[in-house]
Amino acid sequence: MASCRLRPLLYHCSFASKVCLHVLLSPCSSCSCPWIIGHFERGQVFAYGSLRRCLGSACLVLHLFPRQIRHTYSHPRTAKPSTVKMSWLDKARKALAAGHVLIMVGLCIIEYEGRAVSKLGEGERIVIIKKDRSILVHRPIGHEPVNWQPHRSKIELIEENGRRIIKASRANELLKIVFLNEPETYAFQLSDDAEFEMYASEVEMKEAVLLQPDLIEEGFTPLTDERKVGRTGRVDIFGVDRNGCMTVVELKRRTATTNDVKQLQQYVEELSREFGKKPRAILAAPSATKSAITFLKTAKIEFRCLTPKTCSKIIRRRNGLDAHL
Amino acid sequence: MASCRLRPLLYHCSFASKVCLHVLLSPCSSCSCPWIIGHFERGQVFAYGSLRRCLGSACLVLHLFPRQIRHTYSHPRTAKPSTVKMSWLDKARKALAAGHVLIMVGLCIIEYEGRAVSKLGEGERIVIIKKDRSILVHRPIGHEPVNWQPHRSKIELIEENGRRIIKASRANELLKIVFLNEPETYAFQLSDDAEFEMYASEVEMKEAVLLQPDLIEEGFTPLTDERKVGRTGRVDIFGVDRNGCMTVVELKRRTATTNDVKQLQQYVEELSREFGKKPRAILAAPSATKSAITFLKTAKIEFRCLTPKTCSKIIRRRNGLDAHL
DNA sequence: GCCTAGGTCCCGTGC
DNA sequence: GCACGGGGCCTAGGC
Repeated sequence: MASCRLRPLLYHCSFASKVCLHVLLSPCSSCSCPWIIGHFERGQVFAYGSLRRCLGSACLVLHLFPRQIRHTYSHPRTAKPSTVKMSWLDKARKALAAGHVLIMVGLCIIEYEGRAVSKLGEGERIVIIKKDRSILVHRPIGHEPVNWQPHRSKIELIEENGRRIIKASRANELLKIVFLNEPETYAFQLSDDAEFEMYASEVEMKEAVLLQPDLIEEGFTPLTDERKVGRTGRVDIFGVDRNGCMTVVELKRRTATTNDVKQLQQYVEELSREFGKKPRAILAAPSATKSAITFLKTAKIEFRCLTPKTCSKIIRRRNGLDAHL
Repeated sequence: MASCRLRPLLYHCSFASKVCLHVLLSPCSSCSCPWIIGHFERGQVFAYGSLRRCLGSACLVLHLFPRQIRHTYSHPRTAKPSTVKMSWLDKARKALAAGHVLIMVGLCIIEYEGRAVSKLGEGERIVIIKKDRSILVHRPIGHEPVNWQPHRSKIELIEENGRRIIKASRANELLKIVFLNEPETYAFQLSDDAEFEMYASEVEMKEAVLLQPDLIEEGFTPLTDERKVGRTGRVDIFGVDRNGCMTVVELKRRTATTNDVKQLQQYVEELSREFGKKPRAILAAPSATKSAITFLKTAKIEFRCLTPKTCSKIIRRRNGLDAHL
């Protein structure tokens, strides 16, 4: 029952060519793989996509541009594609079941009830339902989605009194989107296996300090990272300075705040209780707010300017050296 | 120079009708309003949209479904629309300039450099550019955008060696998206003026306690909200108990953590210094983690179970009563 | 502009 | 499963 992987698009509208192609997803009659038929401008019907599992063909059309069609196939199908009429509901459900990403744009009202409650009256929004059944509602402005549901939510598509409704639910959380008209609906089979690489994070700062401890201070020797302090806290780096004095380092990738200083101060107090001796405490961050600096002084916590980018460079330089050895 | 408002769609692909319409936005020659031409399946050219400012017509086609077209208009235009060839670049730029929301779907690589640095290799993603020039890049899975730029970023659309590139920049932040093919591109003129109403927030909890202080304790009298503590902190509610004893209340809409307790403890210490007398401290939240409860005991901070929904109901009941008075 | 605190935060990690 | 802390957090509100 494994399905053929067809990528990337099912409902297709070419922006560049001024020719539109509306492509339907239909189940293949020979196996359970989805296949694609396309209505082209002159009424001709083409089938695109991988039919590997049906026919042993290895052809895969990635992007359907009318003038760049390289592989076409007339699928042996009894039902005439042009007579197939699928409702919004059927298409959207099939697309979801096939693991496509759905984008819907239309006039809707939205209700949410869960950890909080929200209501949003009529307006035109973009709704995205992803492969992992996360759902996002975006208004025409603003970085953040106005409503959402994280992955693994239960997605229900409903038609009720002619209205298209999406219900996305998780434990004690319900999101309901009611479209007042049929939304513009697009489905995409998207393939994205690339690894997201992130540099200059707090983790890299720690790695850099462990590799090159004099970033903190000459003679500093890290002993452990992430040492537990008290019942729940933990310091980023625990070590000794050149005089063998216990030293804790807290790293921040962004401007340090009073809260950061207070937290470190707490750790100092708890470590003092644990060891009967006050440790040195160093806050390493690219900068600190004014009030944080004041607090640093009163709490006798030292500050070391350290930017995540510097640390990232050190890591990469070291990795480069390692590669040459 | 005011432009006609055309809503909601410019590049349109009907999902329901199995017929696609590729619609171009072009400037009107008589005035500065944008107008729309559509290429229909039989090669006929229609113009849709409000031409109010040109002709005094009040017609506005909101949704272009081929079988539901109610208003068509042959625009008196010398250049033949079918000969107008606009590149992806021109169309996307025009759409942005016109305040439309752009959605692009395609194979791309992404680089970010700013507060951190990130790289993402080839993969198919959804890019949304909103009216406020915020930009989001969504992978096929995951609630959160993999890359983004918040509102008011500078958006540049570029074609270089046949590749479509988006650069979104803010102070010291650059996001670069390179499409390896022409992305599927859709533009929508979205209208969304609805007010987002949120209930059961921490703000509502505070309002409820101010309205009905015995939610905290019988005899509790709030004096001020958001009182400053020390140099930087502030407590949610500052008041006195039935015995006139200074009492501070910290509200949390979610399970209280050790951090929340520690923060409140800090406030208690600072208020003790300020007044020479230790205040009572009450943490009001729907629940608390185990270790938070332990900390509450050692810090002699009291706990009051209070859920945001209860508070929200109280507010609404009160508002209902107010309406009847 | 800086800074603080909230968020339906989400998400990873460690226990 | 709970709990804790990071995040390019974003965003709103105060000063």
